[in-house]
Amino acid sequence: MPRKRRDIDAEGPHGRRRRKQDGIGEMNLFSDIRHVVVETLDAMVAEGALPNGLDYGPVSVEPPRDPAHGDMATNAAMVLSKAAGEAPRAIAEKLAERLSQESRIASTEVAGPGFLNLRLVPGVWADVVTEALDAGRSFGHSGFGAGLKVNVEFISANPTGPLHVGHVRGAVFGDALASLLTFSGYNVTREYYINDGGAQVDTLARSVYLRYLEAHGREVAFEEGTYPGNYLVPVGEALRERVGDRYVDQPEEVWLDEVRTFATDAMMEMIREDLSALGVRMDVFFSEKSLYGTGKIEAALKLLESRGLIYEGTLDPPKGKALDDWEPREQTLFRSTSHGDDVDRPVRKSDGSWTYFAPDIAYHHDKIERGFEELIDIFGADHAGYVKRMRAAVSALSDGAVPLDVKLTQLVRLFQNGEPYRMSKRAGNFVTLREVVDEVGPDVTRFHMLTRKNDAPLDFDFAHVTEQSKDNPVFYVQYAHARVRSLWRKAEAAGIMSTDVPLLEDEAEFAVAKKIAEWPRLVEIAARTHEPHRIAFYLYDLASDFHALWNRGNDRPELRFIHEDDEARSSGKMALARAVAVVISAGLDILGVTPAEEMR
RNA sequence: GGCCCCGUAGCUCAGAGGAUAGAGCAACCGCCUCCUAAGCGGUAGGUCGAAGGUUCGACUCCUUCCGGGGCCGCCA
Repeated sequence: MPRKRRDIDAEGPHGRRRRKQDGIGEMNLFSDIRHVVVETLDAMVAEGALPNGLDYGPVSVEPPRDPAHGDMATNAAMVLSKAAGEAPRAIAEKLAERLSQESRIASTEVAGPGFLNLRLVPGVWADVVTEALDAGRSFGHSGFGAGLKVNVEFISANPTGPLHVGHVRGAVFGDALASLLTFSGYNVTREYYINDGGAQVDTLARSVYLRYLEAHGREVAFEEGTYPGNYLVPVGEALRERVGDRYVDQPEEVWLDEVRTFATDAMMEMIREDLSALGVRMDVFFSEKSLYGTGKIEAALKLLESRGLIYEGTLDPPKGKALDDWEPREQTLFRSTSHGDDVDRPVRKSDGSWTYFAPDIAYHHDKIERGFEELIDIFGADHAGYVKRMRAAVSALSDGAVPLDVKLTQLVRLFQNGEPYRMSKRAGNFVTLREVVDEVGPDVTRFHMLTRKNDAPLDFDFAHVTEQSKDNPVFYVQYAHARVRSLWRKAEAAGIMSTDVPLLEDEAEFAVAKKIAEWPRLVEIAARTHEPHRIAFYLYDLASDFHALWNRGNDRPELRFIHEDDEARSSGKMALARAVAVVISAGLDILGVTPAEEMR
């Protein structure tokens, strides 16, 4: 039985994981200083300045909104005030006095309702830059995930045609989230669920059969309920090459099984290629069909039954929609309402066959059986209605031990220069993933898909996303990286040997170093909230700060990074620039975007 | 009817329960014949949809309502 996630959280922000990290060096300056604050609070308790049994969970150390307030602020005095039976500012004063003894803390200030603002000694920021350079792309990597086995299931499109633009967002989101979690110390499996067990793969088989007949020179008509897309033409031809005319003029029962398998394999091959073009690689493709005839569905339902959650019953007709053909029928139901769903859900139809939900339950049961301690499903927003029942199923199957987070990706609206993009007829009435990737490339596609939070709709303008101007965030971030690489090449050409000793001299430079210091914290927040878009937004901010630094050199050459007559100075400035590149590179790596060496 | 998502500057959107709510675009005002690069700098712009509630503290959490979108089935 997987250990309960709640036990971890009950200690406050990852108390157990915190301890695990002690002694291995903490790159996250904020959790580092928080640790100092907590230790100081402990010391105050030991001296009797604070009562025993305080809950440090809500104590935070974070960057203040206004830089004028200092480098970090803690709410410790405010959140402990009630339990300590003392005014927040009084606690803050006492805490401030002790904290100001810390070597890294330059000054403290009690402010507002009881904030304690901290200013760190300047050397801390240079150390951050050095750490980033030493750690390279692993800077910001953490033990936060504590090796937790997590399964990220995404895309899971029906194997009946090419992936379309709607899948792109889910694919990019899922892949980036998986990378983010890996980066944060989780043990991640990327998984694709192949819906190859339902009626739609029969439809696919029949459609391919029609293309097969066509390949034999027959005239065929694509009736309602078949897939007319041209992408099946080569599949029909390949089938002809494989079986010749053996299936021509044969009844369905002769060819259906083989054609279905053949067609599904061909579709999955195409889907893999599409994913590959986008830079997505799955660890596991899980076949729905593999659940049938193996007792897995029965076993999952039996488990639910043993918990009293399966019964025979009749549902009320769905409301708000006129259903002429509705008649109440008895069927086998899962009591999902006892795990947070709104109505109980059928798992077996009145004719005795499974509903689609039954294999979904078995599939998630299988994930739990494989030892995953945390599950993440990524659905398109049109599947929002299934969230509660899946959560109910996982909750019931794991007895509440395995959390399931379902992330929804909203629609993508395509434009060409501000005009709604015209659908291509080539592959049916939708724009394919391949068209998008072929048009703008995987890097641009991926980055842009993450410039919105997953549950906000996203506009994708083919003209705009490839535009090379500062209005385009993809370009803007790439450009910052390219500028550093350019500097680097120039420094090398000038014979300037890089050292890892940063030279920070003014506020703008410190600001960049401070932004770099936030990276590990940002990664942790993004990982915790399952929101990779935060990475993209952060990179944009960092790039912006860097560009500002660079631009100063236009009017004031003495502020440029490289001074050929002063190697030590150049090297010190380059350290900061290189650290920016390290973080951008690490961030883009998580997003699956290649950092540009130069802009062309 | 019910459920889910969304509602933040003119527009597109960020925003771990913290202080005076941010960015980009657009607008307005300057600067730029630089080669460090496909511009740079600045100003203005807000009752965070509304009303209650919880809290020392709410854009954030809860309830209700309004508005926009999506979904609902023995379909997949």
